[in-house]
Amino acid sequence: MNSLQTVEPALDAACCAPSARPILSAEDARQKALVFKALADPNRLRLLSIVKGEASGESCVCDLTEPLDLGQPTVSHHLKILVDAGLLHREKRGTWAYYSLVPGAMEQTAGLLASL
Amino acid sequence: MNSLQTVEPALDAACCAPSARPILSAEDARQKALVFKALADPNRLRLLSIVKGEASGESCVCDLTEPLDLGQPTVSHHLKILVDAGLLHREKRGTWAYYSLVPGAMEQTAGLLASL
DNA sequence: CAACTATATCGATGAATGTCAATCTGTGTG
DNA sequence: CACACAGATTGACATTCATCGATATAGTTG
Repeated sequence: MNSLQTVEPALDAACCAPSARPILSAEDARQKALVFKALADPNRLRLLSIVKGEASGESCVCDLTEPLDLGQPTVSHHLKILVDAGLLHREKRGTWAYYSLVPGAMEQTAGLLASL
Repeated sequence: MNSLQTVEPALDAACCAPSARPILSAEDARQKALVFKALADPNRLRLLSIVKGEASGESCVCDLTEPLDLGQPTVSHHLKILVDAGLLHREKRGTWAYYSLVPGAMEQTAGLLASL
């Protein structure tokens, strides 16, 4: 479920006024909205902040549960959404799961705004 | 309700691991999430796309209702959310309301991602 | 293998959200 | 002033979502 892949353009009709340029297709809009949906929650933004601020570049779930004051299942749920959106990478080593930023993902997301 | 103003940092506790750097405060996270919430809907992304693509730099509601295949109240509702998020500017001239991108708002939003 | 621990998944629940139909407000026009 | 029109607001409804408790899964250790 890689939401950050590049989506190719498509066409759409224009309206009454003299404007008649191709706008964001419904499908492209849906794809891009998925990434912003993942960012549209305060606790997920804080998760990204913690992972980003980690010197080692990665955090295990045990490090993420306490500072957010959320239950472990809830944190796990948020992490899954961030992974599905292509923003975080998950690597399991032994009993622990380590999360790290996907390189370039934030920059690519910022680029989505410019390409609207 | 200006969600794109600069929010000043705040502190928060650390967890068990050696990491102990200040992370995004709950309040800052809430503020920033508001902007991404506004972007987290396909139809709102398309609205931004249309306004951005307009040669005149602005669009009236009548130009926005048809291409989205949504009712007029729904479009009005989405536009209000974008205005409240600080992304769109609304100007009423006569019977019509014209919407335009707030200069620099998209760039500032992109900057939010870098400053997590 | 049994006990323990870290994490993920499931099911339920209350809150937030997108949409529409109906209505209200304000502006221009006969 | 009466009517028409653009747009906003309201209320209702269905859907999505964030959260939690309970449970399942998988790796570790005795």
